[in-house]
Amino acid sequence: MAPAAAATILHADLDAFYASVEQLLDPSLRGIPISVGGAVVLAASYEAKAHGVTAGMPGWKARELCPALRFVGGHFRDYQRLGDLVVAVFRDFTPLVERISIDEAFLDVAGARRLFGSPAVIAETLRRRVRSEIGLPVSVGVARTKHLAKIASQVAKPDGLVVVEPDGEIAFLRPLPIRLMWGVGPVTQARLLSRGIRTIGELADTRSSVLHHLLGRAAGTKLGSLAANADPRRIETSRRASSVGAQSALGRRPADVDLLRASLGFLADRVASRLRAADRAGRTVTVRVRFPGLRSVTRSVTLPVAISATRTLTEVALELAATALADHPDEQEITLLAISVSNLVGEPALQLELAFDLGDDRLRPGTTLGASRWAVHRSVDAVRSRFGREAVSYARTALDGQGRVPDEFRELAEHDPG
DNA sequence: TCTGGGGTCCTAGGACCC
DNA sequence: TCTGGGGTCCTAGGACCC
Repeated sequence: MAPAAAATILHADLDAFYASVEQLLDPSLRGIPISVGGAVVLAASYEAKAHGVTAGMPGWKARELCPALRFVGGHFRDYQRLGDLVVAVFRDFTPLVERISIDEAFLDVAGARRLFGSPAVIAETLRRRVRSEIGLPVSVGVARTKHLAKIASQVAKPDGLVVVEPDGEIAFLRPLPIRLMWGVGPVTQARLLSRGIRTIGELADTRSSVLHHLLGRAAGTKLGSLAANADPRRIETSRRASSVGAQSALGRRPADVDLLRASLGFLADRVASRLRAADRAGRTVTVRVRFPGLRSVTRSVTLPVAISATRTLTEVALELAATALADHPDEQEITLLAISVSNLVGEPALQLELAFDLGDDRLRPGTTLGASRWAVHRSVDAVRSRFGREAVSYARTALDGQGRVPDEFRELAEHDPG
C-alpha cells in the first residue's frame, strides 16, 4: 500500500552532546566517565553510560553507579555555538533542515542527490565533515520517514550510520524494543509490557481495540500506525512556538509572599521579555506549583485579551499561585514555581492591552495604566539588548541567593533556532 | 535523599452555543 | 417544555520529548 518512495530522510543526532563538547574542549576529559551537571545529570559521556549513568538522573545516584564519575561545569555558550556550526554543515547539503533541538535535526536530501550522491553517501560525508571540521561525533539514520530515520539513528549510536531501505523496513522494525518508538516513555512501556508487548512487531500485531483500552484513543491510534509503519510527517523548516514559559527549582522553601513575589517576578520578566522580543502576546497564563515529593498542581486562566507586560503577567501569576496554594492548605513548602503563557497571538494588538488593567483581584477594562507599563518595558528591553541583561533589573526581581541556574542554560533550553 | 529548564500533545469534564 | 446532536472553548492533569 505504501507508495514506493525512496529513503531520503536523514536524522542526525550528536552523541552525548554536552559531554562530547566538554571532552573536545578539555582533552584531559577524554576517555573517562564524566557528567555535565551536578544535581542532575544533563549529559553523560559514553564512558559514564557504560556504568548505567543516564541523562536526567540525580547526581547522587550517578555517583553511586560510577564512583569515578567526574562532574564538570557546563560551557553553555559553547554548546550553542558548536550546535549552530553543526547545523550550518547540514545546510550545505539541503535547505530542508528541521532542527528539533540543540543537538538533533531532520534533513530531506531528496533534491540533493544529483549534487552530493545517494542519501547514504550524503550521510557519510556529513558525518565525516562534522567530525573533522568541528570535532564531534554524530550518528545518522537514513530512511523513508522521520520516525524510521529517528529510530535508525538511535540504533546507529554511538558514532554510526544506519540506512533502512524501503523494502527492509518491516524486518528492521519488528525485533526492536518498543521503547525506541517516539512517544513510548516509561509509563507506556510499562503498560505495554504488562500485556507482554515487548517489541515493535508485537505492538503492530496487537488489535487496535486493545491499544485504545490500554493507552487511550489518540495514543493507541498513533502508536498503532507508527508500529504499522505509517508516518506522513514532512520536514518543517520553521515552526512557531505555541507557548512560552519559565520555571525555577527552589529547593524546599516555605511558600511565603516574599518568595512568591521574587520568584514569580523573575519568571514573569523572563517570559514577558521573550514574548515582546518575538512581537507576541498570549491570553492564557498557567502557573505550576510543585510541592515536596514531586506533587505538582497547575492553575490557569484565559484572559479576554493577550498580554505581554511583565507587571500584568506577574500579577496574574500571583493570583493563580495564591489560588493553587489556597487549594492545598496542608502544603507548607514548595520546591518549584513555573509560569507559562499560551494561546499566543502574533503581532499583539497593543491598544487592547493598553485599555486593560488588573484591579485588586478582578480584571477591569477602562484604565490606561498599561500604556506606561508597556512603554517602560519596551525601553528596558532596548537597554538590555544594547548593554546586556544585567544593566537593568526590576526592583522586585533581584533574587536573593536564587536563580541558581545560569541564564546561558535557560537560553540554551529555549532552543529557538532563529 | 526524588532531579533542570524548555517545550508539545492528549484526555476528560463542564460550560455554552446553535 | 427535560429532550437531540454537534461543535468550541476552558481548565486540570499527565505523558512525553530534548
